[in-house]
Order: sequence, then structure tokens, then C-alpha cells
Amino acid sequence: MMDLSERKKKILQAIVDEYIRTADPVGSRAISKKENLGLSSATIRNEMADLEEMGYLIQPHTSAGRIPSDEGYRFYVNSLMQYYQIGLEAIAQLQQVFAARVTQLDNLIRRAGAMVSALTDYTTLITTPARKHETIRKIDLVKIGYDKIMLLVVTHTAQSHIMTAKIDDSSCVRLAEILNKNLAGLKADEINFGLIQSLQEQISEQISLPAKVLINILNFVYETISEPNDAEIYLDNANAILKYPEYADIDKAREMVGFLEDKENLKKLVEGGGEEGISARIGKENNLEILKDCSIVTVNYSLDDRASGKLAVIGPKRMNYAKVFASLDRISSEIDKILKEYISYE
Amino acid sequence: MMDLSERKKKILQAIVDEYIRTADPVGSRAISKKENLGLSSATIRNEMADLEEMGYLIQPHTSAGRIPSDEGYRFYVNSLMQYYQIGLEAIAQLQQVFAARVTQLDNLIRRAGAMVSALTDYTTLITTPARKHETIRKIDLVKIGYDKIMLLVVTHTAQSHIMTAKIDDSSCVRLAEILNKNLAGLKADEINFGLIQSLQEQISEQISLPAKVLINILNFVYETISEPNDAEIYLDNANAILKYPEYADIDKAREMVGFLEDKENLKKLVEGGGEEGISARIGKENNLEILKDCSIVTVNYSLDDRASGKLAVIGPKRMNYAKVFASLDRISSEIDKILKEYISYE
DNA sequence: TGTTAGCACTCAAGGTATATGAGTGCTAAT
DNA sequence: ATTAGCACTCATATACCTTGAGTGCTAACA
Repeated sequence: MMDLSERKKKILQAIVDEYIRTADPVGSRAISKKENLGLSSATIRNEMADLEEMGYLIQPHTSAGRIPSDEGYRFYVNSLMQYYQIGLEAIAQLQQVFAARVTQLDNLIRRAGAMVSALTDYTTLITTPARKHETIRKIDLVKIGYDKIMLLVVTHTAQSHIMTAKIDDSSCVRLAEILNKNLAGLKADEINFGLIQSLQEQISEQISLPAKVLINILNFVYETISEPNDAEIYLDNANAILKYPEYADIDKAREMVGFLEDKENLKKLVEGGGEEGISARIGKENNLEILKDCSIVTVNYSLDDRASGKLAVIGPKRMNYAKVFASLDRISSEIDKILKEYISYE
Repeated sequence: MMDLSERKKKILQAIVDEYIRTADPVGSRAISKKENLGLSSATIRNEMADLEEMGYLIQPHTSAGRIPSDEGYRFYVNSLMQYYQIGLEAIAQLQQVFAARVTQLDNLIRRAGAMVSALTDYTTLITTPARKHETIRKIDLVKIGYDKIMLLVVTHTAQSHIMTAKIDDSSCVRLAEILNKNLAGLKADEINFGLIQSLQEQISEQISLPAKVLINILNFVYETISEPNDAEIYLDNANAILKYPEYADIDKAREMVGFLEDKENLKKLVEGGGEEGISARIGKENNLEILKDCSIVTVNYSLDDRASGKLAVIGPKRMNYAKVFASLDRISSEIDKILKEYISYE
């Protein structure tokens, strides 16, 4: 790699930055105006010609500006790039996403959605069952390190949640016993302040455990059975629409994908569906301008009022209805089976 | 809904079927040729004119064929549609997908990938850690119904797996004890035929349990710690490419999405990446025609040789490298933290 | 010697006119 | 009631032209 003068570096950096921003070939005038180099476009042109000869820039055609070559990008990445600071809101969001708990059952449901889209080649929507009256089946503490335990909370919907904490070995078994004796069988609304206090007393009598750790554990158990993440909705195979000629216009495709990326929209979509069996909403029956050329086929899956959700296929109006109906029929009954297996009564 | 003659029904069905297949307006000649109605195109034309007047068909413009109206589709769905039989291979595949086990850790990893694509707005690739030498920490049997138990297998990488089986209440506790005493701490290659046999003997001495159920349980435990689903790979936000003008050409977009949908391709993609730290492959450095206008930025996450994987961002060559580098740096260290928390040593 | 203004030149992008052909509706014959 | 024949329509494709952004080069200038 040849040595570049400071001025050439500045110009190259400006070109790459600008091209990254706009995706349009960058002309000499734009650089001379934007940068505070105090150079005319003609001078920039000369420098750009040099940079092109050196292999850092490319001219798509004679009368266009320059774009970076692979070597230009490489030089930029190695030497020119400025440090980027991630925004605070983004980091906060990040923590939240990692904190959210997804259960095994949710996972299965989600995969069922993926199955439908694999079967039909259309975009699929699926909601996980809203969990109400979650009851604790069993709490388990498993030692997974010399000063680390894993807390497992199993509920009647077979949700298992995992957290880790530092507790010494001997306390582990005892703590599990106390927790199970006091909490097994309870619902969220049955865990009240009095119970928590009596638990804290019992535990502090028998086990030496920092208050903070105990609070963390109880908090985790409570959150597991209360209803924070109700009825999550998942979208699968959104880019299936690319395959259909009705979306050959890229702007239409973008609009549609944009629409589908907003979970609020999706929730409204599945809401409408019929009560039982498979039902289709065709074109204008959707009462939504953007969906006037789409059909949505919906089916409910359910075990009982404790666990039910919706499964939907969204595609062009000229979708293969027969195939979609058959697939939804099949998978929804498959989900019913899974629910029956996983969810325990009383 | 008006009554239609049998002939009109046949013609309407043929038109909808054909339009679903081709997405092109259907002409009278096509129907007269394809169907065995023994009618000329002129007759079909008359019938089509009738169907249009009744509201079942629409003519996009004078010199085009007909397409179904919303009412046409509705009539088709309600009365005309043929029953569709799902293929056997599809069903077999379906069973397999449901049977596959996804761990909580895999889930977290996957969400980390989603985070990166949210942060950068580029397509993200992430591999879950390949699990070797999985050891059993604890086996737990939780009663979740009057004749149903849940089998939980916790391993040193904090994977918990769930299966259900029918076992009566009293056997439950005893079985858990036996399993834990014999299996805790073992790796897959330490579970041999002799051990299994001795286990079967012990259990059949103390508990009355159908042989089939026991085999299912042991099989499940074994599969949990052996390495069937090693290093899964996930793709997130594939339709991000729609947002970039380099894919304004729908065919390019389709080609790219098609490429990304094949997991074999993805595996090759992340394989190449650098050894440590963040590294970028720009354009032709990818040595792949389809990626000549793309860049791939890769980072390894790892705790040690037991658990490591890759995280990659794929986007246009003019991607915001600074932002991508910063995001990958951040998330990969976040994953490292999670691994440290979840995975236990000896 | 490096920088700049001026100018002719190039070529992609976009707009307009023309040619093509699939499919129709209507009429007259069967 | 059905069909062959024919004039008519209109989206699509192609060719042609216009426009303008950006260049390279030359000559003047500091």
C-alpha cells in the first residue's frame, strides 16, 4: 500500500463517508463544497484522478463521480474510519431484550409458525399463548459452579426459566426445600407481602444468605408466573413476498415489508380472524388499503381458555388457498397436541 | 350470491386456478384449450362476459384477459376449491422440526443476533456454540399431571431440555434419585451399554415401569448430551437488503435473499472470518461472485474451546463500518458475559 | 510549481414516439 | 346456442432524442 499525503487521505475519507451516506457516486464539486479544505473542484479533480490511478477509487463511467474501490474501502477500514459511539437508548434496549424470558413452549410455537411458512412458502404469523394464572409446579436449585447455582422455575404450562446466582453449596438444598414447600401450587396473585416476609424470616433463620440474593431469587420466581410478556407475536418468512410477481415493484415490496415489521400492525391483523376453524379474509375484506391485494388465512389453536393463540398466513390474493387451508389445519392440530402434552391441569 | 350454471362454475374455477398458477390475466383461448369442456374461445368469452357482469371477474384493461375479483375468490374459497393433500415428506420433516431441541442458551444467542441487526439495520448471522463434552448436571422429574411427568435434563452449559412421559407418582421421586446417582457428571461417551443395562436392572428391581417408557427417558437423556444439533446458524433481518438502493433491482434482491436462505451458504460465509477481534471481508475478498458488492464483518465470541461461535453482519460494501464494528464489539462482549454466567466449569 | 477558471466532451437517465401482439367484443354464418 | 372472422384496444417493448452532472484538459494565475 502506497503512502498517501494527508490531503489525499482527507479526500479519500470524505469520498467514502459521502458514498456510504448517499450511495451516489461522489463528484469533485460536492467534496470541494462540503469539506473545509479550501480547495477548488479542479484541484480535487486532480487528486481524485491520482487516487483512481493508485487504485483507491473507481469511475463507473466517464461522466460520473467516483466510488471507492475494494482497496479504497480496505484503506478506509484500516486507517481512516472514525470511532462510533453506540447510543445510550440502544444499549438500554439491548439490556431489556436480553432480560426477556422466552419459554420452551414459546419456542415450539414459533417453530410451528416456521413450519407453516416452509410448507406453504407464504409469510406466517403466529402468536404464543397468553399465559394467565400461571402456577408454580416446582422450584429447583442446581449447582453449576463452585459458587454458582441455577434457579429453575417450572410452571404448569411447562415453562422453565433459568437464572444464576451465587449461593454456597450447603444452603442450596435447604433453600430449594423451603421454596418448594411454601410456593409450589401458588399463582401470582397468591404471593403477597405477608408470604414474602414469612419466607424471608424462615430462610434467614436457617440459611445465611445475603438479602440481595434472596430478593433477586424471589423476584425472579414472581416474574416468571406473573404476566409480563403476554402473547408474543412472531413473523416468519417475510421475504416470501419477493417471490411473487405482484411485488415485482420494489417500492411495493418495501412498503409491505415495512408494514409487516411493525408488531402493532401484526397484532391487529390476527385479531380480526374468525372464531373457530379456518377462515380467510380476501382483499378488501381486510379493510386496509395496504392489504387490498392480500389475503389472510387464520386459524385458532387452543387447549382451553388458559392457552390459545392464532396462526395466520398472509400472501397475495391469488394464493394457493387449498394448500394453505390444508397446512393450517394440519399444523394447528399439531399444536393442539403439543399443548395437551406440555400443559398440565391442576 | 347468485346461482351459477355448472358450466359457469367450471369456467370460473379454471380461471381462478390458472390465475393462481401464473399470476397473468387469463384469456378465453387459454381456457378453451386447457379445459376439456369442448367449447370454443368465443363461447368462453361470452360466459366470461357474464361472469364479469355478475361481479366474479375483472378485466384489468380492455385487451387483457380476466382476473378474479374479491367476490370471485370468495366464491372459489367457499364452493369451488379442491381438497389439498399435504405430501408425506413434508409431514415427516414437520415431525423432525418439532422434535429438534432448542436450548435456552441458543435462544439468548439468537436474540443477540437480532440485537445486532436492530442496532445496525443490516442482515445478521449468528452461530450457536457447538457443544462438545456436554456433561449432565442434574436430572429432574417434575409431576405435571396425574399420570404425566416432565423430564428435565440440566447440563453444564445450562441447557435444559423437556420431555413428558407417563409415570405414576410414587415411582417419580425414586426414579429421579437413581438417574441422578448414576448419571450426574457423566459425558456422552461415558454412557455405554453396560451402564445402561445396570441402570435398567436397578430400576426394574425397584420400580414398576414399562420398558418402553424407560428407554424413551434414557434415550432422551443421551440425546441431550450427545451432539446432534451442533452449531446451529441463524439469519436475522434478511429483508434489510430491500432498504438499500444497490438492491433496487428486484432480481438482485431475489438472488441475494435466495442465497441467504440456504444455510449451507451461510455456514461457508462465517467460516472464513478472522481469528480474533473483528475482521471485515470487503467485496472481492469474499471470493464469491454473488458477494462481490457485499462486505461481511465477523467477530468470534467465546468462553473457551467448549463454547464459541461467530457473529457476522452482511451488508452492502458501502456499509457503515464504524457502526457495525462498534455494535459487534459490544454485543460479542455481551455474549461473552452471558456465557460466563450460564456455563459452569467442572 | 501548485491552484484555479473555462470549456468541450461523455454518457447514464429519463422522456417521447412508434411497433407489436395478446385478447377482446361484435357480427354473421352454422 | 355455438363458432369463425375481423376490427379495435391498450399494455409492453424498442428505438430515438434530450438533458445534465461530472469529467479531463488547457491556459491563466499566484
